Amino acid sequence: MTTSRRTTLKHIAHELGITTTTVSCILNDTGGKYAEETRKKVLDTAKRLRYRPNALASGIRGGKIHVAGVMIQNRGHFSTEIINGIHDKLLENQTIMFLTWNSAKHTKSWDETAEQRTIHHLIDRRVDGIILSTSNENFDHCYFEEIWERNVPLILVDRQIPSISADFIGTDNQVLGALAAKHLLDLGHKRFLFCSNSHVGNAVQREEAFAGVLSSQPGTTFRSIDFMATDCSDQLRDAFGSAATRPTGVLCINDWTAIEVRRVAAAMGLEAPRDFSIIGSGDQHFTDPFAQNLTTFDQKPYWIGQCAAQCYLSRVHSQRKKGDPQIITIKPELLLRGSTAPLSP
Amino acid sequence: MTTSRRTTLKHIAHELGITTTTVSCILNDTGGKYAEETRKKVLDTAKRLRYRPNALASGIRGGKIHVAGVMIQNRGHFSTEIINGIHDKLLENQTIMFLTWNSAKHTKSWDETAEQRTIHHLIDRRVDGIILSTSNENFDHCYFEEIWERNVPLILVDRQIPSISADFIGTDNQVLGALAAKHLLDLGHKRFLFCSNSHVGNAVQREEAFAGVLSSQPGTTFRSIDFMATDCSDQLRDAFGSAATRPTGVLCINDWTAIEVRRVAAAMGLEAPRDFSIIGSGDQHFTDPFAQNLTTFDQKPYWIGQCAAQCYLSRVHSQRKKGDPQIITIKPELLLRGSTAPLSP
DNA sequence: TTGAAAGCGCTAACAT
DNA sequence: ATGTTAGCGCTTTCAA
Repeated sequence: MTTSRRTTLKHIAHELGITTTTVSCILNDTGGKYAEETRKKVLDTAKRLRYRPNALASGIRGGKIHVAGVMIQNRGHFSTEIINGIHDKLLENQTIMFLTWNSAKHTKSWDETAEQRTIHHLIDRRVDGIILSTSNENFDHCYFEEIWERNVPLILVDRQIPSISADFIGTDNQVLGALAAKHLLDLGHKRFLFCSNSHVGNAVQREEAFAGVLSSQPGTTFRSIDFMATDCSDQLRDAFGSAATRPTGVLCINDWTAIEVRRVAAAMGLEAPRDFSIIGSGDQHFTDPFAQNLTTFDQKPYWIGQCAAQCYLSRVHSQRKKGDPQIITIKPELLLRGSTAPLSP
Repeated sequence: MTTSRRTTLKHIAHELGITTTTVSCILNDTGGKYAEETRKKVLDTAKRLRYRPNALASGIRGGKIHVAGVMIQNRGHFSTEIINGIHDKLLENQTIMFLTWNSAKHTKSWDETAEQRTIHHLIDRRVDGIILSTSNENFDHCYFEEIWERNVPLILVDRQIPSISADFIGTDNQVLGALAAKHLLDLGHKRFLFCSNSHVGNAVQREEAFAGVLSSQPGTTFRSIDFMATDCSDQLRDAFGSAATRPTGVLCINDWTAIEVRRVAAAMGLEAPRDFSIIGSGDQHFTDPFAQNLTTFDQKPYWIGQCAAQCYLSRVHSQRKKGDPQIITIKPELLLRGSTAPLSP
């Protein structure tokens, strides 16, 4: 079919009347001493024939293929930046990545098995390791076992899976919760609300840290609402209903939730920062009007990505034994954009 | 070294006292008739041993590996959406992608050879084809030749390379220029400006279309500024300097340029839409204040990505002959966000 | 209905 | 300083 077969070691060897071994060793600088003349001939011919090694063939022999499998949630600017960080660090180390999302953004054809099939794509192509940001902390463990049994290094990003002992790089939720609490307290707020959209680890930790700092302050009240609840809008309207008890210091698990809260509040005639102060997280660069002046946390996603890739590389190359997982947390930075203000008297 | 060798066809065959051929044929449903009993035993054993095929080994035999190489410019939300489109369409077809940017976002270690080295990464891993958004329309052709000679299908996205006869999917610049002109004319503007940041094909085509529509209207003036010019700020200040001749209808090649224009104008006390109307392009979701109410074009990047992947797939699978490049243009949509207004009297 | 054998491109151990 | 050989995991004739 193909008229022009791609040039292989054999072609070069044949052309020069030598062995593929010789050619291989010279091109890879392995195996020591070869005549300068031979070396030159080989290099010249390789260049002339535009030889390019076949990484599949070397990979098949059990070596590393210098490819990482990356599977990540599709969450806008935040995950894009994580990917950028991973990409740049990997490429510095001659490694490229299979990138897959664990959900299709616009296509609805994403059934429950799709995530698992994607993992299989990665395994079948024999990636050296996998960097993963899970969509669901509690889903079926069976394909983690698949990864685990194969001794494929697994690095988790942003979302930890409690039952899996793998390396993890994510946001320092203690710091995040504490910074938010401190900022709102400094502005004079007394009644606080924490809004999450699911009961994931990040939410639990942030709520604990947030509430923890608040509880040390006399005269404060705290309440939390989970947007996964079916009656969350009711809860929110209830919380905002009475001016006397209305929370004025609100921390949200992410920018989506913050926007949603502002939308519900707006429908009640309440707006930030006039009537309440609100903080999101993730710096998602939304075009939604309610996101424009939203004070939020920069979770340093690019840096998270870099750390994840660094961790990946050290796992893949040094083959640290599993069982000593490395946990790295990155301190977030509060970005003051204008949705918080001193408590109006 | 590794205690647990991954299970291969040989393991299954050995366990059952049959040949790898049989196992292979049964698992792949090739080669016709096998006893139902054998078939069942093979499938059961494969599942029990968690067999997964080695795509490297099949790939080495010259077949497709169902992997696309994707190299794309790092341009925020716009390219992220293109990638999403590509990803979803590819995955529907059991294909995954190597994703690489042709520039590092934050790292400065990006010399001129890096882009070429990245192409080599893709070629060495024997991708079935390449989807490429170039950083530079005029750069060295040598690695296109490398791709070309290998009969690797090449699909260009967003930026065309005039000298290469490859498939191309991008924005319909005629429509974009015309829509912008029409919108601004409807608002009563008479003096127009087009700002680009380099002399790429997209800029040339949009300027032509924009100016073309304007020229059919009596009493209009047109001027263009290239932000690649060293004295571009001077030119801009010059253009905005006199109230009598100041352009009030401005089209920019992208949102970056639009923001830059607004910044310079702001320094002169001019703001949109009060003193002039301005349109960007790309809907980049910037957090910059000057981007907040910026009227811009949605270039449908997700759809561009889907089309690119579709085109890729048809190339890779049907092996259409090269030499009949397919050019697909996607119509952009004007997003009215508030940086344009009727000409004030 | 199943098996034997060759080969994809490359590498590594072991000669010479 | 260079060559021989075997084998990675799989597929593909061709034979039994």
